[in-house]
Parts: sequence; structure tokens; C-alpha cells
Amino acid sequence: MIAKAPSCCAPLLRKRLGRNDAEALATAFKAIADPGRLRLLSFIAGQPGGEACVCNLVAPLGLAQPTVSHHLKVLTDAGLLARERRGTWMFYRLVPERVEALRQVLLLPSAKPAAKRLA
Amino acid sequence: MIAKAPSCCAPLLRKRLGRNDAEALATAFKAIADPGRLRLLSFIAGQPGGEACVCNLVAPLGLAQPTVSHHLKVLTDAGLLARERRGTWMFYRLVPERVEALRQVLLLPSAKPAAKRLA
DNA sequence: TCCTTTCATCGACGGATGTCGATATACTTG
DNA sequence: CAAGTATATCGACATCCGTCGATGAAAGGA
Repeated sequence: MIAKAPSCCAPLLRKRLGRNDAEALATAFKAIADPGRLRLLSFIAGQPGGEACVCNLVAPLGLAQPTVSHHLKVLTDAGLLARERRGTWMFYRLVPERVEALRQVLLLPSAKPAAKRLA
Repeated sequence: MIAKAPSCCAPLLRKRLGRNDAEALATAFKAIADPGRLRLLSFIAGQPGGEACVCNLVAPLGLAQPTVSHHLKVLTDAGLLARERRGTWMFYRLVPERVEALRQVLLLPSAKPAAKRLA
């Protein structure tokens, strides 16, 4: 059962979040709220071609292969990763739109004109 | 033991995330990876003065008062909320820098070259 | 076909987490 | 000091979640 990608892009800090939107958003954030999964995203994004097969991720992560597979599934179900089979290998790459969408959710109402002014 | 605010702002998608950075980031994201806490952030941000006391949050959230207090503590420990006692009431407001910091973490390497030009 | 490699799924275990009722603490008022 | 209100902490419970070994499934090569 592919966890449907949350409606995503609910305003969060702009409009009162309803129960359903909150649930969907929480699911998305839960996907990246794990050290192993954050490192997976980081490692994959850092690859030359922006993609990596599982065999290239197990060792650097220091987790067992089934665990890595599990994490990759969670991220894929959340829509943050896309998978493509190529021969014996399964390649994963991240879905930029999805990541960007999560970023948008955290946009503040008053775009902080504080100390650092990097407009 | 107040969970020290994570070093935060680790690049994530720019540089290979180490174990410690990943752990700290995961803690921060875990804080917002809950429907109740997302709604808390949303409700507080939506208040006229940008702040709210617990008594104004319990009813809209539909959770017991101890549960709300618990969630507020998690968010405060993560540095996302600041608390200030005012008489009998405890007022919470969000910490924009912290939220913005989490946003930055999700910045993609190839940041949509659209119009945004970051140094 | 048989074997090897690569990855996913299964089953189980231990620990973390959300929830709430009861209770403690802090502040105000009388 | 006593009583009332607002919030935090405690203790307990059920559920969720990360982890791994064992096993299954898919693809390629001899």
C-alpha cells in the first residue's frame, strides 16, 4: 500500500491547520525525522549523478542491508525518493519538488527581517 | 535535561551528513513530525500577537491539557517555541530563526535557478 | 538449469512515543 | 495562610518504530 503522498503544501504557519492536513504533514516530516534517513538523503544527493544504488549506501550508513531497504521504502512512500531498476541494481534519486514542498510549509508569515538581511 | 538545540543548519543535501549532525537534525524534525505539534505551531503562529497561552490551545486541539503541555515542552526543548510566564499564564511564541534554520536544511543543491540568486 | 549477486519482505524483539488521569507546583486573590 | 486557577510533572498503558537475521524474489552469467 503506497502511502499516498500527503496533500502537502498545507500552509501550516499561515492558516490554522486542520486535523487531516496536520496528519498528512506529520507523515511527511516523520519520513525525514530519522538520522539514517537523513543521511540517506544526504548521501544520495551528494552522488555525482544524484543517484545511488543500495549497494553504495549500506556500507557508508553502517546499517544492515534490510534496514537500509526499509528506510529507502519509507522515503519512497513519502514521495521523497524515486526508484528505478537498472539491471540487478536499484537506483534511488531524490524528488526535488517534494523536498521543496516541505520547505515551503515552513515559510514564516513575516519573512524575518531580523539581523541577517539576505534578501 | 533540556535537549540542547541541535547544532542545526547542517547542510544535509550539500555535504555528507555525519552521524552526530544527522542525530541532531532528526531530533529537530521529530519535534515537528507530529500532528498535534504541527497544529500547535500553526495555532500559535496564527494568533494576533503571535503568542498564545496554554488555556487557549487545549480546546482547539482537542487533546487533554497534560498532553498539550507535553507537546509544548517538546517544541520548546527543540528550540522552536519560547515560553514566557505572565501572571498565572504561560505564553508561547515561535522562534522564527529556528524555523528558518530548518528550512535552510532542506535547500537543494541545484536550487531552482529561477530568480533566486543566493551568494 | 544452477549459481551468484542484488535487493525486498518477513518475523521478532526492544525501546521510544503519544495519550491521559492523578497529582504537584506556581501564581493570584481574599 | 487558605482557596482557586493555570500549568507542569508523574506514572501507566498501548501503540508505533528502528533494527536485524533469515528468507524470498529478480536479474544476469556460466
